[in-house]
Amino acid sequence: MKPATALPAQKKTRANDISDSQLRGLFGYNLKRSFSALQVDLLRVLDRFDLRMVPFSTLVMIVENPGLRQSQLADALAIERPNLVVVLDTLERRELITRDRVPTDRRAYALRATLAGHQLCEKAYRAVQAHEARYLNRLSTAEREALSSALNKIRTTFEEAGE
Amino acid sequence: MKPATALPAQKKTRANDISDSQLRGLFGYNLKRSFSALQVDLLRVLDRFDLRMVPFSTLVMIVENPGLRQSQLADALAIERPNLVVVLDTLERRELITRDRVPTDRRAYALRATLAGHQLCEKAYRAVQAHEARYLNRLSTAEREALSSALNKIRTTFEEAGE
DNA sequence: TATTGTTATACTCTATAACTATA
DNA sequence: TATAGTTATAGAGTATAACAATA
Repeated sequence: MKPATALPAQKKTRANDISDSQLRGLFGYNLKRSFSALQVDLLRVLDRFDLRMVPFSTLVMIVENPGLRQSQLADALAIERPNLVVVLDTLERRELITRDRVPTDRRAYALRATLAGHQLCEKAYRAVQAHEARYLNRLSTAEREALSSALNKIRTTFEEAGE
Repeated sequence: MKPATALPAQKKTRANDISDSQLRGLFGYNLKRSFSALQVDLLRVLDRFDLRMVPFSTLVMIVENPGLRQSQLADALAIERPNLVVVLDTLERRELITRDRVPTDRRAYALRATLAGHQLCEKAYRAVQAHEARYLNRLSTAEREALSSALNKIRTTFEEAGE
């Protein structure tokens, strides 16, 4: 179909011809670079609400699961309990969540979002959806589904294999 | 319709019905979780060669681009120059690369891999490919292409937008 | 004056051991 | 003895300012 000799239309990416075809051949490398680039933008969006990725995820999970315990939350978010504590401390100090003792188990706390927490979560979530639309709009429906499916397969390949 | 007596319930890990459909609705969250899970396995693979992700990428790039300068390399890998210095220090101390003065510009160093560097790179790269095959085998050709295309679109959406 | 490589530093994210108070 | 939450800490990864040598 294409003549092999007649395509000088190389992407004039950077100054000297530095090739990274070896690294580009690794999906893991592309995944890292894509996520890093995405994260820069996402962090800027969340910064408007004084949130970072883990506090945002934490708030969303508490709103969706009122009464959740810290250990359940840490497990669901795949973060360590000690790291969650400081996140919850900050969210509680900002009066976005409450920690209530569980009557049936006085070791545990039931996590709930305050009214302010619900409102901030709603606004931040919509902003994140707008951020996502920036690149999702460039993907076809088939591509989105393939991406979603592929990400889930990658995740389960390694997560369920007993880390 | 099973008798409730026989089975001691499911695994304790999925104990109460905690939903994360809100977060799962965000591609960025799935991307992060997938990459994190993949990274755990990848780091274990690289650890056999006493390499981390950045040193591995660095070595691959130097092997593919002999004579590369540090600033070019940092740019290609999207890492900061100061952080690259310590990576190169370690690779040089292990005698995997050399730093030679550029005659035409005595400020710069030309980076080259030693024989040992080439050999380690070759072995590590093959091990990483085997790691990749673990999840790529579960993806159809269409899924791989969609994943690759989608990752590139995500990357260019944010990388070219002037970070 | 600008650029290359460098040093020092700081901030985020993540991981682990060990403690307390309950169960 | 085991579990929920906590404290303290250490290790990576990443980001910026400022410097010396060179262009």
